[in-house]
Amino acid sequence: MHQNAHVAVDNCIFTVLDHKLHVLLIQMKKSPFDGMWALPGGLIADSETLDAAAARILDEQTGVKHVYLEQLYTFDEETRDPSGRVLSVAYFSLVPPEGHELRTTKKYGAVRFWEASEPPECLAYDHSEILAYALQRLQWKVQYTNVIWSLLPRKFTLSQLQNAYETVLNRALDKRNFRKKILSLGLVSSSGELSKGGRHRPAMLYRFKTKSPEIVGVF
Amino acid sequence: MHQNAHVAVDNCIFTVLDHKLHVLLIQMKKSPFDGMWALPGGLIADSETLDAAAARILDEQTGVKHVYLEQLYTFDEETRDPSGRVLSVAYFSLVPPEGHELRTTKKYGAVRFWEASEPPECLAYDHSEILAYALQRLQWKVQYTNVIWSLLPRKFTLSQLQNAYETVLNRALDKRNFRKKILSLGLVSSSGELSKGGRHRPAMLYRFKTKSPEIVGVF
DNA sequence: TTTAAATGGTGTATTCAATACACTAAGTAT
DNA sequence: ATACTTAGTGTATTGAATACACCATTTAAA
Repeated sequence: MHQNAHVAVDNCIFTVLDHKLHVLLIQMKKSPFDGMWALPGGLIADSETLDAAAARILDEQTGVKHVYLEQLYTFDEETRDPSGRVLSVAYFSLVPPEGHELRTTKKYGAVRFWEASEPPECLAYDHSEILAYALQRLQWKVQYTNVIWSLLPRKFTLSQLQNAYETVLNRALDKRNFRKKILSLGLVSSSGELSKGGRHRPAMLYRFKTKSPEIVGVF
Repeated sequence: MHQNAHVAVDNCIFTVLDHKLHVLLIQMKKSPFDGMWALPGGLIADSETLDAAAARILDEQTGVKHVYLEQLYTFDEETRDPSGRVLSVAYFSLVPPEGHELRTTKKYGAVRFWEASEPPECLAYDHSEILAYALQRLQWKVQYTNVIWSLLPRKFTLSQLQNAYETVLNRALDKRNFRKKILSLGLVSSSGELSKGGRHRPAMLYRFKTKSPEIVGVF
């Protein structure tokens, strides 16, 4: 009775690349999962909150930092870790596709974004299950809150925003209705600047008015 | 590094009594919380899943059993438990107001439902915070899913159903619009029986067609 | 310099859902 | 019989979601 348990955190980090949803994975080296891919995660340290552990471990293992991590669910399948009983507190986050210097440590073989719809067949531990859960939550969050902002750079075009929504929701949206809706919600404001560099007409750049989490029915 | 942590579960059990939302609390006996009220909860046992621990502890401490417990959030404030570092995995559930035999053990002073809007000023541990979080989730769940069924007996009148919604959402609903909406959602079906015992016209008794969790925009 | 290719940007008509609102019906208790 | 209590019903209005097609502005290539 009342034995201590080990506690780990595991991070599901999503982004949108090339009109497809991606998730950040690292490749394991040590047995029994050598060669397999996994969510970035690890054991918490003494006197470290779960939130802090998630941020520290994410940075250590992938180089991704300064992201808004949200607690997702605590997984405790007896058999989820072959080394004994380890609870996993899962976190998830959305990040912009640019602006990270992905790197990992000697303990891991590689780090990269994988298409979320076609991840490696079998992830280490119970990470396939955690990922499936996170994908559900993500869809929900995007529909009912303003989290989408965290997938985009600070200034973005309405087309980029629509692309982010379409990718996460996995369906096409009507351009005129989309713009009407987004503008009427009042979450974004025009920055006055135009995009440049594309071989096409420049687009107005917008900003999010607020980046704090809010409940708003979007789609 | 990598110290073990103690893991507890705490249950937020809600019901609707007398047109008011209530939460189930137990009274502590032992120091430093003697006399204070708390959510039913305790440490998990060896080789026991979190879900199983939540159900076992709820039954042991309150006599409430056979309820659908849903994991809510994992709390880990360093200072939440004066006896050391204890993670708390919070669960929540909705139960019908009737059909329980509330009882507790020698370890606790009493068990009863408290009005959720006026609980004891200060609950043991960080339970006030957990309760506040659970109330938010409850409001959300009721609006976007069909969980409301778990607040009601197997057969119920549309007025009872409306009362449950009004109580949890804390606002009045129009009777005709309510009935139109509920019937058009197709979640309930008439049982053919009429209520009896009231000193007024009997009402049709309805049943939920399904009691499995579903996402449906309700209000 | 003309043309093709790419994305940016705009308005209206229709459909459906949400809301506001008041009376009659059928029991029970006196 | 009558008063009391809750059950049960329909319509008109408003606002939101949807469906739908063309011209504008830039870059690159001929």
